[in-house]
Amino acid sequence: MSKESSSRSRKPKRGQTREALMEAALDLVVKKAPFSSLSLREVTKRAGVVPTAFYRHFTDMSALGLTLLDESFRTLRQMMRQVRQENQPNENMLRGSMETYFNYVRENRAHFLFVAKELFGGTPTMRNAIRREIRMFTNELAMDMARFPFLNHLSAEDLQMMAGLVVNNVTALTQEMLELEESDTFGQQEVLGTAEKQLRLIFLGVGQWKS
Amino acid sequence: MSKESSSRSRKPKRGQTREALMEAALDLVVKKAPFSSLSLREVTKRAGVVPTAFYRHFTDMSALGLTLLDESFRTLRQMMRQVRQENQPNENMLRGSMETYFNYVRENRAHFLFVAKELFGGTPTMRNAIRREIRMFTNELAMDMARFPFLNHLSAEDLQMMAGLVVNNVTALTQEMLELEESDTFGQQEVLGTAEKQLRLIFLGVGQWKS
DNA sequence: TGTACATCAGTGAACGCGCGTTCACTGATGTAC
DNA sequence: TGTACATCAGTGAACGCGCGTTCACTGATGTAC
Repeated sequence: MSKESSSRSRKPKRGQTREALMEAALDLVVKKAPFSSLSLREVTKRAGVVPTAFYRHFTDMSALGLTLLDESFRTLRQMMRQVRQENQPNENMLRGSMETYFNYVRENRAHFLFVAKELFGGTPTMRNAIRREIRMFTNELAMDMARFPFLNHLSAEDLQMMAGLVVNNVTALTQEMLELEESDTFGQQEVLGTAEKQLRLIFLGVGQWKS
Repeated sequence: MSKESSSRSRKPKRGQTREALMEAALDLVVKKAPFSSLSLREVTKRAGVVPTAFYRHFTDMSALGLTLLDESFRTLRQMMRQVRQENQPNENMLRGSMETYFNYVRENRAHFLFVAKELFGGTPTMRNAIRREIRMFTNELAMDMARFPFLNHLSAEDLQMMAGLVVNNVTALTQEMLELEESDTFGQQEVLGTAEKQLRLIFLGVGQWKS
């Protein structure tokens, strides 16, 4: 048909390789091992470039890791903001929030797997970065709860404790979800159902607290 | 003083090396990296034997890992049984159980760190073994709860869900505890306090459930 | 109790392999005039 | 629009290193008589 234009053996395309490297790393995390055990050479091999090309984009593997972490949390924060806006405090709030959240987990499986595996297996830098983000979510949830009329008699400390309980539990359920096969929709529905019940139970307790 | 007896350059001592290898691996997990990233050679080096001596005791690193896992859970199960025997269902039960449990975590830091890091970073075999143990704890807790008079109107499914909530949360708090410095007794007390409050909150909810 | 021999646990040399990183290179793209 | 040149992104050879694993060995311990 048309001429070969310009793409032969060399294919620069400006920043395309950088994304290929990130995608390759995520791929390998999903189907193989924690990020910390990936080698620079296997990442470049999967990305289809020579090992030395790596250094044009990242100083070393841990720089790639921190970039992936950044990317993971940037979109997650967006989603959380959306969940909070869309869901007014009514009786369907819990169900709706959990559905949105777990859909997001399913659609971003690779990123969540990456984060889950680094939460314990990563370098101290990585672990601290992740824990900081989780603490941030907890704080925001505590602030949201403080705005509910029926909760504004609770101390800041108690709200923090309650938000922590919710976040701990959702984190654990997320990990459970990630262990399921992508095709196991039944299992996924079950986790979602459990999540909703557990949150309802927590808020039942919250309603009774200190009264 | 006495003669050199028999210990010179060779020091067999029957099964002593095996334990030295296990201890060396735990040591390295505590101060360095997840078990899955340890090399056979660094484990033997730390144990003070030549790399090939390893094969006299384990077929490969993953066999060592499974043995460590076994050891970790064997003592943990003992402790849990003890907690359940010692604590009659009264108002101090939660506090007492949590104190015993977290003391145990502190005294067996290396084993818990090992398990925590493998829960996500390990091989599928390892992860499944850990999840099976956790599920077992959840089942036992659900059975314990079923024996409480004020809870025996709840369905088995609901009890399971509630036990899951407790276990998820204690797991998360354990991981939080493990991130603290061993010397940070203030932080440890804080986690313990949070744990007690969160469990009280959960049981407040449980008391209200479905009534 | 003493001797002969089998078993067992640790040794040390050697292997091929994948690793991270260096270097000088090459060709495509972007920029100045 | 065309040419000259700088910059940039990917290449390929080479390095020294730690890895898992093999092998034949050696000396200590346990067992039979």
